[in-house]
Amino acid sequence: MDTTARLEDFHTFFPSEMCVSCPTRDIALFANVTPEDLHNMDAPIHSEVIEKGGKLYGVGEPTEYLYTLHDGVLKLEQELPTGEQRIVRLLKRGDLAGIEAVTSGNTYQHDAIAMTTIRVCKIPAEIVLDFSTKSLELHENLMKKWQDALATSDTWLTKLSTGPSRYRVVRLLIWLAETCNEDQFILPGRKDMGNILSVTTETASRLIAELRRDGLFEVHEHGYASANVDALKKIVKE
Amino acid sequence: MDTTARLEDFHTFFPSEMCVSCPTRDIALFANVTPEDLHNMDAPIHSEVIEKGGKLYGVGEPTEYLYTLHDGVLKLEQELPTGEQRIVRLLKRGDLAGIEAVTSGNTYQHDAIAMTTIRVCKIPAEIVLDFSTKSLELHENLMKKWQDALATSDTWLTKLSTGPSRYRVVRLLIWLAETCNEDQFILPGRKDMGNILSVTTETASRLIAELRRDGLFEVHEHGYASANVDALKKIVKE
DNA sequence: CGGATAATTGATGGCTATCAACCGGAGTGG
DNA sequence: CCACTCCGGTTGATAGCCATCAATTATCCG
Repeated sequence: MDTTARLEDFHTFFPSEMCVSCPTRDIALFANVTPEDLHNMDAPIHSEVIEKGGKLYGVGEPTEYLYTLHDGVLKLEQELPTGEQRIVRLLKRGDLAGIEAVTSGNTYQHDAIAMTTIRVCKIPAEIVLDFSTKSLELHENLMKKWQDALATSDTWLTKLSTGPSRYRVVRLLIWLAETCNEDQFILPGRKDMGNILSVTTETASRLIAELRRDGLFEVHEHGYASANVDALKKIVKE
Repeated sequence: MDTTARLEDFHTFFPSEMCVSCPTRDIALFANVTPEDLHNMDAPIHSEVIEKGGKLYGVGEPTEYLYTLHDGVLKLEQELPTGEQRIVRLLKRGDLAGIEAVTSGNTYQHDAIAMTTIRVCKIPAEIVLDFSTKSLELHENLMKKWQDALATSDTWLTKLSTGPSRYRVVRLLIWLAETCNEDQFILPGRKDMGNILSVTTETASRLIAELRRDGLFEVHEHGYASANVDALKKIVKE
């Protein structure tokens, strides 16, 4: 597969046209923003599709856009000087990628890479900068997005980076199942799991295989899986 | 020592009176906020001192206040169902504690405990909520504080929770030295180090002792230490 | 000085990284 | 169509790191 970003223009529009009927809007950045305010945001917004493995943006690039994720899973990762990769967040429908673009004069802090085919809205940072003081709703939504991101980071520090690897894998499965809002969720590859949990791919593989043998979760086609969350919670005493 | 919070009222004032001459203002939440805007915030602000070991706020309490840290070190920690404690952030002069108070209807996500005697300004959340849309400067500062917190979380995930414990300890020392802006920094106790790095107190102690024997850093009185940052960076290849 | 708490050090076992081999599916080219 | 390669997942063997348990020393404070 072509590993460079394959950006495919999907549609270009103005907020007043499409955002009002966007199926993701109720959970996304422009939730509750009044049609009048949307109408006043007269900058073009692109909807884009990126194939699995493609890069949305990279560390150090200037932050010109925010991205609302409509579909798929996006990973944010950083590389250490020692060469290891670490995934610091997984974004799903409604989440905001590149939120650091709303503070002036910045660069992206992560490599944003599609773990599945994703669909995003590419929002010029200046729109959000301008209107976050003009639209009370946008301002509140932005705060919520910051808080969500931070709360998730805290969860990752406490639940996914602490304790024996068995617990970490179990907690990851619980987290994936619960943040997905459906009975099936996307199961990351073993390498990605390792980079989320700070364990090796072999360890992740062994533990996943073991949990599967114990009937605590199932793997389906196309990378989907479903878990017995209650049983998993007993393991980690939640 | 009394482990419950020892809150000692220091001074009560209104933003217009004291904030303009606050020595922490240039790096704190009200940096660049115009005197007029400060004047309009007519809610009382308390300055408080909390002794080492005291609690500023706890998990689950309603978020009525934000705190600007003027002096000392404050840890934010969370407890796992398994009983382990995890420190998810260390706050120093200019940092904002309880930032989650700016989104409505919330509770604190951490226990905030003083690692040294600290001095804070207790700011009613409603002031910030009101004025974050009215004062452009406050709005920008708030975004910056969110971003700082998130960037720190990312650093902790990548540098302090990944790799062998020796690297983690070294990276923690580098981080402490570099975020302190002075030649000496507060060295956390071994137990706290363990809860930052997800290692045991014994492991933290062994590695610290070893680095000290190797002359890579020195411990002074009152919990201060200084490090040979360049030498430490070579160890972790930075 | 005595008591409590923190730091240090030692001995040991278990967990997990590492190295290695093997399997299976997807894609490719003969 | 089949052989081949590549890549991700799985499994095994081993070594080494680190948690655990335990004991000793240091430090702080009344």
